[in-house]
Parts: sequence; structure tokens; C-alpha cells
Amino acid sequence: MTAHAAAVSLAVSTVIFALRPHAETGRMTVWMPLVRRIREPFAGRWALPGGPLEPDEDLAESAARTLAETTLLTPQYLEQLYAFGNIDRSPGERVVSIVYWALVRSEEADVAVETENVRWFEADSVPELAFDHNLIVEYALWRLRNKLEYSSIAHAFLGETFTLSELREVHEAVLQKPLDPANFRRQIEGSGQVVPTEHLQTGGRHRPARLYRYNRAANDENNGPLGVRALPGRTQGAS
Amino acid sequence: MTAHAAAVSLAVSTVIFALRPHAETGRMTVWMPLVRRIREPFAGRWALPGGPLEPDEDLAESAARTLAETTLLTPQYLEQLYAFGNIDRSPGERVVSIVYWALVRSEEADVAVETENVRWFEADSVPELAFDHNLIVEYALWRLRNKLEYSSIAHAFLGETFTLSELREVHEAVLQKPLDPANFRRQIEGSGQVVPTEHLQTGGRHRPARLYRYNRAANDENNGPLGVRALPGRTQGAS
DNA sequence: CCGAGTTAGAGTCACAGTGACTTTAACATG
DNA sequence: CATGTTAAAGTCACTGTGACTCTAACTCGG
Repeated sequence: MTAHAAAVSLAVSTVIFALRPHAETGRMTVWMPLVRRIREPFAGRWALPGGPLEPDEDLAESAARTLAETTLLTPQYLEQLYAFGNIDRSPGERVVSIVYWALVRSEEADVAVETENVRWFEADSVPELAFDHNLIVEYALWRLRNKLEYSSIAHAFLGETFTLSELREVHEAVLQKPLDPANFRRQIEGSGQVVPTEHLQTGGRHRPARLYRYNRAANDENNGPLGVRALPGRTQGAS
Repeated sequence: MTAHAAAVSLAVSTVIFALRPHAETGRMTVWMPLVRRIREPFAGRWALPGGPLEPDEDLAESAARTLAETTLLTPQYLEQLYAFGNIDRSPGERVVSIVYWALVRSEEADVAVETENVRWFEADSVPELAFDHNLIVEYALWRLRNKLEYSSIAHAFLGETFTLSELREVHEAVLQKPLDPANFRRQIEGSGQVVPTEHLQTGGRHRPARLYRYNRAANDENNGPLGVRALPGRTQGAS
């Protein structure tokens, strides 16, 4: 445990997910912001936002910081994904990257900045990235789709309150398949992961839909000893 | 990503699980080997086996090496657990620990060495450990019990072939509850995660039991892009 | 050599959850 | 005010599961 300063650098990167309408079809799909590398190796290539771990910050803090610095976004959900540390993953030097994945609200992603060096890509068709970041993106997408089916993280893409149709749209966008509205309603309501409010959403040319709110208490139970929280500001991880 | 040598040390530790009979009851329970620290901080305390990451080895390699050096064991299963990196988890210096968890066969654990500085503990009642290792053990146990229910890792505790009763005994030991033999058989056989051999195991004072073998092909599908393998020697992780 | 004891392994039954589908409610729009 | 649209509730057949029963095939004690 008592290591002297080794020739191994430690970096923290983050895969950021948001839902945005597809270019042509207009349907919601999964997008992520990438940053252009300005130095070697892989100068000019797109890569995940991140940077070296500062000695005075926790891992999740570092992820949130670099995430905010490059994209000006604040995540609704932030969880550690994996530590990538193969010897040859960075040409020339040895870098171990601890990667986080984050979910941001769609409305926030809509007003996100796009600059010369920050651009949004559809998660399923990112270009060839720097380092092993294509593998990382693939793994993060797999985790997102996996976790959506047994956990309740979909609300992190939405606002404080939402209709069940909106929640279903999130599921459909992530899982890339249509879901039966009636069955979806039955499952979500039965799981207790959301709680109905007394407000309805009118305006559509149809019957008004009830607004629901995420039920934190019912979901905190199955998170294990590390207790991943779904709020910004509060960091999670080891104690 | 291009970090200069920071004041952050990087270590790799491993939580090793094996099944051994309980001291009094004789029933199988989950055990783990711990090593006694011989230097500060926490000198004298028990801790997870591990050490600093060498620049020329992958993360999983480092886990397997320190595991073998201290306990002389070779794991049947080795998977990354989590990266612990809170600022104050190690007094005085900043250490980020990438923790793996491993499963070893029961018969191998039976002949494992016990020295002054290496001792086996029951996983549910380890003493107060060094650093945040109690939290790490708790999380690893949670992952083990969680993953046993949706994946097929139980065979890693057993030999090449095994009866369904032996496999059920592993599940009962890990989950700490009895399972109905008939229902367990139905589920395991239906899942296709094991395949029957043509051999029977005689010798018990009852009807002979068929020996089964782990079905690698049927289980490799749902492991995600990282493809966690269940064999020693072969390392997994990022490419 | 036989009966008792034990576990292997197959089978039964009631019940809960799910996918596919139908029906009614309540809005906006033309 | 008729029409289109989605909300929300309800129906039905099917599947997997927990609890349980029954038969098979061995070892061991007498």
C-alpha cells in the first residue's frame, strides 16, 4: 500500500449521457459530448472529458469538475464505471484512467455549448476516438442499458416531475425499442420507484397526464454499501 | 490525461473468497485470507493483500501477483471491484486503491498456508481492518451475493465437474439460506449454464448423482464489452 | 440378504408477474 | 360538436417460481 511515486499517472474521465432528438427522425436518442485533444498523443482526435487527478480532490469530485469545466454541465447522476489500466493504452506513458459515467437532463443538454473543441455525438456512432475510449464508450453504453432495466435511473434524464409517457420515452430511447404504454405504467407504478403528485399536465390534444416524482426512499435500499446517490454536489465512493 | 507525476500513489488490492466449513457448525461459509501489516500506518492490523502497481503490469496481473505472493493461491475468477480514492483513506499520504475480488476453489483453500502474518477469517465477522478495508470487504461481499443470483460464478468455488448438490451447497453458503433441491435443479438445468457429463458420482449412501460441467459458451454472452473471463492466467480489463 | 435411511431426480399445483390486447376517459383542434 | 389523440384501467393467456409429493437408487446395519 505504501507506494513510492511510481511512473504511473492517474487520470479521471467521464462518459456523459443525455437524450437529444435524432438529426433526421426527430426521435430521442442517446448523445454524449466529446472534447478535441489539443496535444499529443492523439492530437486532433475526439476524446472523453477528463484530466489528471488532483491530490486534494476525491475521485467523483474530479469527474464532476472536469465535466463542468469542459461542458458546463451539472450531472443528475454520477457513478464510477471502471478503472482502465492496461499497459499500452496510452502511447509512451503509463496512464491509469478511472472512468465515471454521468447522466444529465435533456433540457440542460439542449442549451449546452458547442465549440470548436466540444461537440455532441450520437452514442451509437462516435468516430474513432483517442486511446481506448471507444471501448470505454461501448462499455458505458452497455452499463447504461443494463442498469436501466433493473434500477431506476431514467428519471435523471428528466426534470423534477414528469409524466409516465415522458419516462417511457426515456426508456424507449435508451433501449431502442418501443414499449407498451399500459404495461410500462403497470410495472412502474407497481415498483414504487415513482410517486404520483396531485398535478396534471394539460396542453396536449388528449386527456391530461398525471405528473410523478422520483421516490428516493424506495430506491436507496438496493444500492449496496457504497450507496450511489443520484444528486449533484454530494460525492459518493469509499468513506 | 497527460498528468505529470502527481503526489498520488496507486495500489492494487484483492478481496479473496473461498468456502470453508464453519468452526463449530461445520456448515460451509464464506472465508477470506487477510495479511498482517508490518509497517505504519496501521502496523499490526489485518488488511487485504495487495501492493503498489508496478509500471510493467496490468491491473489484473498486479492483483493476481500480490494474491499469489501472499497466499500462494491461484484464483478461478478475478474481476475488478471498485476504485477507492477518498482523500483521507490513508493517513499521511494519498493512495488510490483499485480493488479486485477473486474466487478460489474450496479444496485449494483447505491446503492454504496459515502463517503468523496470513490468516483466514470468516467474511461476515472480520476484525477491525486497516484503512477503509472493512467497507471494501462489505462491498465485495455484497457484490458476490448479488452476482451469484444473476450470473453463474458459483462453479468457481468447485472443481472441473460437480454435482448439482455441490453447486447448491455453494449457493446456500453464499446466500446464507437453504434452497429447495428440486427447484434449484430445475432452474440450473433450464438456464443452460451447466451441461451434464456421462459420469455419476457414487459412494454416498444414496442414489448416485450426475456430474455436471460448467458451460462456458452459454455464459460468455451477457458479460458486456469487457468480457470478464473466469480463467486464471488470462487477464481481463481494457484492451 | 433385507429393511431402513438417505439423497437424486421427476413431477404436480397454486400463484404472481408479464406481454399482447381491449375499453373507456378526457382533453385539443378544426 | 365530431374527430383524433393519448391517459389510464382492465382482460386474458402464458411463463417462471415456491412449496410440495412421489419414485429411484444407492449404503449400511443387523
